[in-house]
Amino acid sequence: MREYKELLEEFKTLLKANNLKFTKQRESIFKTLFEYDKHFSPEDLYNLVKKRYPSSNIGITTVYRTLNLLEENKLVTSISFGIAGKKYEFGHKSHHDHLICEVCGKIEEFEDETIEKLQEKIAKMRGFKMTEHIMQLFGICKECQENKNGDDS
Amino acid sequence: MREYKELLEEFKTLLKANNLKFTKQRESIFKTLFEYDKHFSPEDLYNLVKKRYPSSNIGITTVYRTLNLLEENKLVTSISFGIAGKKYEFGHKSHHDHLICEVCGKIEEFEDETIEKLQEKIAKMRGFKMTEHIMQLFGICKECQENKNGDDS
DNA sequence: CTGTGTGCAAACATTTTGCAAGCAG
DNA sequence: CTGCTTGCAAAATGTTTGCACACAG
Repeated sequence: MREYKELLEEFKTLLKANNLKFTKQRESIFKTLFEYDKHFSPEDLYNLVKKRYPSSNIGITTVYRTLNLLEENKLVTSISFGIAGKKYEFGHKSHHDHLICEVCGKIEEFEDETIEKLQEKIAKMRGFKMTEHIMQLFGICKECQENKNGDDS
Repeated sequence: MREYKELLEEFKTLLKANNLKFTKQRESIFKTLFEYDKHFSPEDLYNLVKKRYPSSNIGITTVYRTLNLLEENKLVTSISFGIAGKKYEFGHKSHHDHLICEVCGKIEEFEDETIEKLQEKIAKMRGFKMTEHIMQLFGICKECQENKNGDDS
Protein backbone atom coordinates (compact mmCIF):
# COMPACT_ATOMS: atom_id res chain seq x y z
CA MET A 1 0.00 0.00 0.00
CA ARG A 2 1.29 3.36 -0.98
CA GLU A 3 1.97 6.15 1.41
CA TYR A 4 -0.27 9.07 1.98
CA LYS A 5 2.27 11.63 0.85
CA GLU A 6 2.70 9.94 -2.45
CA LEU A 7 -1.03 9.71 -3.02
CA LEU A 8 -1.50 13.29 -2.00
CA GLU A 9 1.01 14.33 -4.63
CA GLU A 10 -0.94 12.38 -7.17
CA PHE A 11 -4.06 14.21 -6.13
CA LYS A 12 -2.34 17.59 -6.37
CA THR A 13 -0.99 16.75 -9.77
CA LEU A 14 -4.41 15.74 -10.90
CA LEU A 15 -5.83 19.03 -9.68
CA LYS A 16 -3.15 21.04 -11.36
CA ALA A 17 -3.62 19.18 -14.61
CA ASN A 18 -7.25 20.19 -14.58
CA ASN A 19 -6.75 23.74 -13.42
CA LEU A 20 -8.38 22.95 -10.13
CA LYS A 21 -7.33 24.24 -6.78
CA PHE A 22 -6.01 22.47 -3.75
CA THR A 23 -8.25 23.51 -0.90
CA LYS A 24 -8.44 22.48 2.72
CA GLN A 25 -11.86 20.94 2.10
CA ARG A 26 -10.55 18.76 -0.67
CA GLU A 27 -7.60 17.82 1.42
CA SER A 28 -9.63 16.92 4.47
CA ILE A 29 -11.94 14.72 2.40
CA PHE A 30 -9.05 13.04 0.71
CA LYS A 31 -7.20 12.47 3.95
CA THR A 32 -10.24 11.08 5.68
CA LEU A 33 -10.83 8.67 2.83
CA PHE A 34 -7.27 7.51 3.14
CA GLU A 35 -7.09 7.20 6.91
CA TYR A 36 -10.45 5.55 7.42
CA ASP A 37 -9.95 3.05 4.68
CA LYS A 38 -13.56 1.91 4.58
CA HIS A 39 -16.69 2.05 2.52
CA PHE A 40 -18.45 5.36 2.90
CA SER A 41 -21.76 6.77 1.92
CA PRO A 42 -21.46 10.45 1.06
CA GLU A 43 -23.18 11.22 4.33
CA ASP A 44 -20.86 9.00 6.38
CA LEU A 45 -17.93 10.80 4.92
CA TYR A 46 -19.50 14.20 5.46
CA ASN A 47 -20.09 13.47 9.14
CA LEU A 48 -16.64 12.09 9.62
CA VAL A 49 -14.88 15.00 7.97
CA LYS A 50 -17.00 17.45 9.91
CA LYS A 51 -16.01 15.76 13.15
CA ARG A 52 -12.34 15.46 12.34
CA TYR A 53 -11.84 18.83 10.72
CA PRO A 54 -14.40 21.18 12.22
CA SER A 55 -12.36 24.12 11.04
CA SER A 56 -12.76 23.13 7.42
CA ASN A 57 -16.45 23.87 7.84
CA ILE A 58 -17.31 21.26 5.28
CA GLY A 59 -20.64 21.14 3.44
CA ILE A 60 -22.33 18.05 2.11
CA THR A 61 -22.30 19.64 -1.33
CA THR A 62 -18.55 19.70 -1.36
CA VAL A 63 -18.40 16.07 -0.33
CA TYR A 64 -20.54 15.11 -3.30
CA ARG A 65 -18.55 17.27 -5.65
CA THR A 66 -15.24 15.98 -4.41
CA LEU A 67 -16.34 12.36 -4.58
CA ASN A 68 -17.46 12.85 -8.16
CA LEU A 69 -14.20 14.49 -8.99
CA LEU A 70 -12.21 11.70 -7.41
CA GLU A 71 -14.33 9.04 -9.00
CA GLU A 72 -13.96 10.50 -12.48
CA ASN A 73 -10.26 10.28 -11.95
CA LYS A 74 -10.34 6.78 -10.52
CA LEU A 75 -9.02 7.78 -7.14
CA VAL A 76 -12.14 6.43 -5.51
CA THR A 77 -14.53 3.76 -6.62
CA SER A 78 -18.24 3.65 -6.01
CA ILE A 79 -20.32 0.58 -5.55
CA SER A 80 -23.96 0.01 -4.94
CA PHE A 81 -24.41 -2.18 -1.90
CA GLY A 82 -28.03 -3.15 -2.21
CA ILE A 83 -30.16 -1.68 0.54
CA ALA A 84 -27.19 0.15 1.98
CA GLY A 85 -27.07 2.32 -1.12
CA LYS A 86 -24.14 3.72 -2.99
CA LYS A 87 -20.81 3.70 -1.25
CA TYR A 88 -17.36 4.91 -2.06
CA GLU A 89 -13.99 3.45 -1.30
CA PHE A 90 -10.52 4.75 -1.72
CA GLY A 91 -9.20 3.42 -4.96
CA HIS A 92 -5.51 2.82 -4.39
CA LYS A 93 -5.92 -0.87 -3.94
CA SER A 94 -5.87 -3.59 -6.52
CA HIS A 95 -9.11 -4.95 -7.83
CA HIS A 96 -11.17 -6.84 -5.33
CA ASP A 97 -14.72 -7.91 -4.68
CA HIS A 98 -16.90 -7.74 -1.60
CA LEU A 99 -18.39 -10.02 0.96
CA ILE A 100 -21.17 -8.30 2.87
CA CYS A 101 -22.78 -9.29 6.15
CA GLU A 102 -26.51 -8.79 5.94
CA VAL A 103 -26.81 -8.54 9.70
CA CYS A 104 -24.13 -6.13 10.83
CA GLY A 105 -23.34 -4.55 7.47
CA LYS A 106 -19.65 -5.35 7.69
CA ILE A 107 -17.89 -5.43 4.35
CA GLU A 108 -14.89 -7.65 3.71
CA GLU A 109 -12.80 -7.63 0.60
CA PHE A 110 -11.41 -10.52 -1.36
CA GLU A 111 -9.76 -11.42 -4.61
CA ASP A 112 -10.00 -14.59 -6.63
CA GLU A 113 -8.06 -14.93 -9.78
CA THR A 114 -9.85 -18.02 -10.99
CA ILE A 115 -13.18 -16.26 -10.93
CA GLU A 116 -11.72 -13.25 -12.68
CA LYS A 117 -10.53 -15.47 -15.49
CA LEU A 118 -13.85 -17.22 -15.78
CA GLN A 119 -15.59 -13.89 -15.99
CA GLU A 120 -13.39 -12.85 -18.85
CA LYS A 121 -14.13 -16.10 -20.58
CA ILE A 122 -17.88 -15.75 -20.19
CA ALA A 123 -17.85 -12.24 -21.56
CA LYS A 124 -15.72 -13.24 -24.49
CA MET A 125 -17.95 -16.19 -25.33
CA ARG A 126 -20.85 -13.79 -25.69
CA GLY A 127 -18.97 -11.29 -27.75
CA PHE A 128 -18.61 -8.73 -25.00
CA LYS A 129 -15.49 -6.76 -24.46
CA MET A 130 -15.48 -6.68 -20.69
CA THR A 131 -14.46 -3.47 -19.03
CA GLU A 132 -15.20 -4.15 -15.40
CA HIS A 133 -17.33 -6.17 -13.09
CA ILE A 134 -19.03 -6.23 -9.78
CA MET A 135 -19.27 -9.23 -7.56
CA GLN A 136 -20.81 -9.09 -4.15
CA LEU A 137 -21.50 -12.05 -1.94
CA PHE A 138 -24.13 -11.52 0.72
CA GLY A 139 -24.39 -13.61 3.81
CA ILE A 140 -24.01 -13.70 7.55
CA CYS A 141 -20.57 -13.26 9.01
CA LYS A 142 -19.04 -15.48 11.62
CA GLU A 143 -19.65 -13.11 14.51
CA CYS A 144 -23.27 -12.58 13.61
CA GLN A 145 -23.86 -16.30 13.30
CA GLU A 146 -22.44 -16.77 16.77
CA ASN A 147 -24.37 -13.87 18.26
CA LYS A 148 -27.72 -14.84 16.92
CA ASN A 149 -29.04 -15.66 20.40
CA GLY A 150 -31.09 -12.50 20.43
CA ASP A 151 -28.07 -10.36 21.03
CA ASP A 152 -28.81 -7.54 18.67
CA SER A 153 -27.43 -4.73 20.77
CA MET B 1 -40.28 -21.97 -18.08
CA ARG B 2 -43.57 -22.19 -16.32
CA GLU B 3 -46.82 -21.04 -17.78
CA TYR B 4 -48.53 -17.84 -16.94
CA LYS B 5 -51.61 -19.52 -15.55
CA GLU B 6 -49.60 -21.51 -13.12
CA LEU B 7 -47.68 -18.48 -11.97
CA LEU B 8 -50.83 -16.48 -11.66
CA GLU B 9 -52.25 -19.13 -9.38
CA GLU B 10 -49.16 -18.89 -7.27
CA PHE B 11 -49.64 -15.17 -7.04
CA LYS B 12 -53.29 -15.54 -6.08
CA THR B 13 -52.44 -18.10 -3.45
CA LEU B 14 -49.84 -15.78 -2.07
CA LEU B 15 -52.36 -12.99 -1.88
CA LYS B 16 -54.91 -15.13 -0.18
CA ALA B 17 -52.40 -16.42 2.31
CA ASN B 18 -51.72 -12.83 3.31
CA ASN B 19 -55.28 -11.63 3.31
CA LEU B 20 -54.60 -9.47 0.31
CA LYS B 21 -56.89 -8.88 -2.60
CA PHE B 22 -56.57 -9.74 -6.22
CA THR B 23 -57.11 -6.49 -8.09
CA LYS B 24 -56.89 -5.57 -11.73
CA GLN B 25 -53.94 -3.32 -10.99
CA ARG B 26 -52.02 -6.11 -9.38
CA GLU B 27 -52.89 -8.41 -12.20
CA SER B 28 -51.87 -6.00 -14.93
CA ILE B 29 -48.53 -5.38 -13.25
CA PHE B 30 -47.94 -9.07 -12.80
CA LYS B 31 -48.92 -9.90 -16.35
CA THR B 32 -46.75 -7.18 -17.80
CA LEU B 33 -43.78 -8.40 -15.82
CA PHE B 34 -44.36 -11.86 -17.18
CA GLU B 35 -44.96 -10.96 -20.81
CA TYR B 36 -42.17 -8.45 -21.16
CA ASP B 37 -39.61 -10.63 -19.51
CA LYS B 38 -37.05 -7.88 -19.06
CA HIS B 39 -35.40 -5.70 -16.49
CA PHE B 40 -37.62 -2.84 -15.44
CA SER B 41 -37.20 0.27 -13.45
CA PRO B 42 -40.37 1.09 -11.52
CA GLU B 43 -41.01 3.87 -13.97
CA ASP B 44 -40.51 1.66 -17.04
CA LEU B 45 -43.03 -0.73 -15.68
CA TYR B 46 -45.43 2.03 -14.79
CA ASN B 47 -45.35 3.42 -18.32
CA LEU B 48 -45.74 0.04 -19.88
CA VAL B 49 -48.68 -0.98 -17.75
CA LYS B 50 -50.32 2.36 -18.36
CA LYS B 51 -49.96 1.87 -22.09
CA ARG B 52 -51.09 -1.72 -22.16
CA TYR B 53 -53.92 -1.46 -19.67
CA PRO B 54 -55.19 2.09 -19.82
CA SER B 55 -58.40 1.00 -18.18
CA SER B 56 -56.59 -0.13 -15.07
CA ASN B 57 -55.74 3.52 -14.48
CA ILE B 58 -52.55 2.58 -12.74
CA GLY B 59 -50.61 4.89 -10.45
CA ILE B 60 -46.88 4.87 -9.86
CA THR B 61 -47.56 4.35 -6.19
CA THR B 62 -49.22 1.05 -6.88
CA VAL B 63 -46.33 -0.06 -9.01
CA TYR B 64 -43.93 0.57 -6.16
CA ARG B 65 -46.19 -1.13 -3.68
CA THR B 66 -46.75 -4.14 -5.89
CA LEU B 67 -43.08 -4.51 -6.69
CA ASN B 68 -42.26 -4.46 -3.01
CA LEU B 69 -44.93 -7.02 -2.34
CA LEU B 70 -43.67 -9.28 -5.10
CA GLU B 71 -40.09 -8.85 -4.06
CA GLU B 72 -40.80 -9.73 -0.45
CA ASN B 73 -42.32 -12.91 -1.71
CA LYS B 74 -39.53 -13.66 -4.15
CA LEU B 75 -41.69 -13.39 -7.23
CA VAL B 76 -39.50 -10.63 -8.54
CA THR B 77 -35.88 -9.82 -7.89
CA SER B 78 -34.33 -6.41 -7.77
CA ILE B 79 -30.83 -5.54 -8.78
CA SER B 80 -28.87 -2.36 -8.81
CA PHE B 81 -27.39 -1.84 -12.26
CA GLY B 82 -24.89 0.89 -11.59
CA ILE B 83 -25.83 4.13 -13.25
CA ALA B 84 -29.03 2.60 -14.60
CA GLY B 85 -30.36 2.38 -11.05
CA LYS B 86 -32.47 -0.24 -9.41
CA LYS B 87 -34.27 -2.64 -11.68
CA TYR B 88 -36.65 -5.50 -11.19
CA GLU B 89 -36.98 -8.75 -13.04
CA PHE B 90 -39.54 -11.48 -12.91
CA GLY B 91 -38.28 -14.15 -10.59
CA HIS B 92 -39.50 -17.41 -12.06
CA LYS B 93 -36.18 -18.26 -13.57
CA SER B 94 -33.29 -20.09 -12.03
CA HIS B 95 -30.44 -18.13 -10.60
CA HIS B 96 -28.39 -16.22 -13.10
CA ASP B 97 -26.04 -13.29 -13.35
CA HIS B 98 -25.86 -10.35 -15.72
CA LEU B 99 -23.73 -9.08 -18.52
CA ILE B 100 -24.43 -5.41 -19.20
CA CYS B 101 -23.52 -3.37 -22.23
CA GLU B 102 -22.28 0.03 -21.18
CA VAL B 103 -23.13 1.53 -24.53
CA CYS B 104 -26.64 0.40 -25.37
CA GLY B 105 -27.71 -0.75 -21.92
CA LYS B 106 -28.65 -4.22 -23.07
CA ILE B 107 -28.67 -6.83 -20.33
CA GLU B 108 -27.89 -10.46 -21.03
CA GLU B 109 -28.19 -13.25 -18.53
CA PHE B 110 -25.86 -16.13 -17.90
CA GLU B 111 -25.14 -18.89 -15.47
CA ASP B 112 -21.84 -20.46 -14.53
CA GLU B 113 -21.77 -23.26 -12.08
CA THR B 114 -18.04 -23.18 -11.54
CA ILE B 115 -18.16 -19.59 -10.40
CA GLU B 116 -21.11 -20.31 -8.14
CA LYS B 117 -19.11 -23.03 -6.44
CA LEU B 118 -16.07 -20.84 -6.05
CA GLN B 119 -18.19 -18.15 -4.48
CA GLU B 120 -19.51 -20.60 -1.94
CA LYS B 121 -15.99 -21.66 -1.18
CA ILE B 122 -14.76 -18.11 -0.70
CA ALA B 123 -17.59 -17.28 1.64
CA LYS B 124 -17.06 -20.42 3.67
CA MET B 125 -13.34 -19.80 3.97
CA ARG B 126 -14.10 -16.48 5.61
CA GLY B 127 -16.72 -17.86 7.94
CA PHE B 128 -19.67 -16.39 6.08
CA LYS B 129 -22.86 -18.27 5.57
CA MET B 130 -23.66 -17.08 2.07
CA THR B 131 -27.26 -16.28 1.31
CA GLU B 132 -27.03 -14.76 -2.13
CA HIS B 133 -24.78 -12.91 -4.46
CA ILE B 134 -24.65 -10.40 -7.23
CA MET B 135 -22.33 -10.64 -10.18
CA GLN B 136 -22.48 -8.17 -13.01
CA LEU B 137 -20.02 -7.97 -15.84
CA PHE B 138 -19.88 -4.63 -17.62
CA GLY B 139 -18.56 -4.23 -21.10
CA ILE B 140 -19.40 -3.47 -24.67
CA CYS B 141 -21.57 -5.88 -26.58
CA LYS B 142 -20.80 -7.27 -29.99
CA GLU B 143 -23.19 -4.97 -31.83
CA CYS B 144 -21.91 -1.87 -30.13
CA GLN B 145 -18.33 -2.81 -30.87
CA GLU B 146 -19.22 -3.17 -34.53
CA ASN B 147 -21.22 0.04 -34.65
CA LYS B 148 -18.65 2.22 -33.07
CA ASN B 149 -18.08 4.14 -36.30
CA GLY B 150 -19.87 7.15 -34.92
CA ASP B 151 -23.22 5.49 -35.33
CA ASP B 152 -24.80 6.48 -32.10
CA SER B 153 -28.27 7.12 -33.43
C1' DC C 1 -6.60 40.29 -9.23
C1' DT C 2 -9.01 36.34 -11.61
C1' DG C 3 -11.47 32.63 -11.75
C1' DT C 4 -12.28 28.40 -9.23
C1' DG C 5 -14.32 26.62 -4.84
C1' DT C 6 -17.38 27.04 -1.14
C1' DG C 7 -21.67 26.73 1.80
C1' DC C 8 -26.25 27.66 1.73
C1' DA C 9 -30.77 27.22 0.10
C1' DA C 10 -33.53 25.86 -3.43
C1' DA C 11 -34.36 22.60 -7.04
C1' DC C 12 -34.62 17.86 -8.46
C1' DA C 13 -35.50 12.89 -8.90
C1' DT C 14 -37.01 9.00 -6.76
C1' DT C 15 -39.56 6.60 -3.38
C1' DT C 16 -42.78 6.50 0.61
C1' DT C 17 -46.76 7.92 3.28
C1' DG C 18 -51.46 9.97 4.65
C1' DC C 19 -55.84 10.17 3.18
C1' DA C 20 -60.57 9.80 1.39
C1' DA C 21 -62.94 7.16 -1.90
C1' DG C 22 -63.36 2.55 -4.41
C1' DC C 23 -63.99 -2.11 -4.70
C1' DA C 24 -62.94 -7.30 -3.68
C1' DG C 25 -64.51 -10.82 -0.98
C1' DC D 1 -70.67 -4.51 4.60
C1' DT D 2 -65.72 -4.48 6.02
C1' DG D 3 -61.43 -3.25 5.48
C1' DC D 4 -57.80 -3.76 2.10
C1' DT D 5 -56.42 -1.10 -2.09
C1' DT D 6 -56.15 2.74 -4.88
C1' DG D 7 -54.63 7.34 -6.88
C1' DC D 8 -53.52 11.68 -5.58
C1' DA D 9 -50.88 14.95 -3.26
C1' DA D 10 -47.70 15.76 0.17
C1' DA D 11 -43.64 14.25 2.54
C1' DA D 12 -39.31 12.25 2.86
C1' DT D 13 -34.84 11.01 1.03
C1' DG D 14 -30.73 11.50 -1.60
C1' DT D 15 -28.33 14.31 -4.88
C1' DT D 16 -27.50 18.41 -7.85
C1' DT D 17 -27.60 23.28 -9.05
C1' DG D 18 -27.64 28.56 -8.70
C1' DC D 19 -25.70 32.03 -6.38
C1' DA D 20 -22.85 35.44 -3.94
C1' DC D 21 -18.91 35.49 -1.22
C1' DA D 22 -14.18 33.40 -0.18
C1' DC D 23 -9.80 32.26 -1.36
C1' DA D 24 -5.90 29.74 -4.09
C1' DG D 25 -2.72 30.72 -7.40
